[in-house]
Amino acid sequence: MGIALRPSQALKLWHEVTLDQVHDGQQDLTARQMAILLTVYLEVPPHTVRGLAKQLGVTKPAITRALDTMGAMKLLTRKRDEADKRNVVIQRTVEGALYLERLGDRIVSIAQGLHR
Amino acid sequence: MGIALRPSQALKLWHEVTLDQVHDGQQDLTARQMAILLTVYLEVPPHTVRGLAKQLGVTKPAITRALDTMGAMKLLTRKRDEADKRNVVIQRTVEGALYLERLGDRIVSIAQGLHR
DNA sequence: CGGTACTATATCGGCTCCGAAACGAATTGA
DNA sequence: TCAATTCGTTTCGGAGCCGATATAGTACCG
Repeated sequence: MGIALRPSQALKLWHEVTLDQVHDGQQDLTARQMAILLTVYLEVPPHTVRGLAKQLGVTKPAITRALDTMGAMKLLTRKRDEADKRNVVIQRTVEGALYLERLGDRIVSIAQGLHR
Repeated sequence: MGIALRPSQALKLWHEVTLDQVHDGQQDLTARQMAILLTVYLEVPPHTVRGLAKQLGVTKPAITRALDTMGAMKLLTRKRDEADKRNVVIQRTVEGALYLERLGDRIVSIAQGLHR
């Protein structure tokens, strides 16, 4: 089980994807922001500020600020939890799903091109 | 030919590696810095500020500053080109090689753990 | 009711990065 | 020889993210 990958291939994959990201030049996400985005889209809901802060091992204000930034990019949205109004639930958006879909396809495409 | 990888696996791989990087908490590199570092270590020398700027599609000051930062981390060094003293050649270091070796191993390990 | 605990957010300096422009040093070429 | 070009760096003002701390709103509990 698992994807067979040698270190040199792993680094080459990482290199090309990163290069692609930089070369595009547009707005790129911080490692933290990317971690948050992927967590929201890949792990089971609901997601809260507190939960994300704990999982990433950073402070809650850091999460709030990252949500501000990515919210402005429409990569995700916030909604107050009606059951417990102290909580905020982070939700997915169409734009965010598209963003990650493109990222996934790009990684797959680059992995496909790795030969030896 | 090529590494077989589905989009969901690619995103999961990206997610876990990014999460690992964030969770470590130490200083993480910018996408640009990572792109520079990987280019220097994976592509054939010599590497110059001008060449890196062109390849990444960013300005030369951006390269200079990234080299300052990663130089302070001892991930690479600069040396004046004796043949043409206007040029600066970017060179690899033991620390940089170790850093990337660890990164490669981590990616391999995570890819290994991807099952379905 | 009143206090305590918990949520997320706002605020505060500090740090790093950014692009554009200006700069000094080295090389080239007429 | 000396003006023009090339190279990397420095400077400048601006923008973003950081952690620590303080704040406002909500829930719980005696």
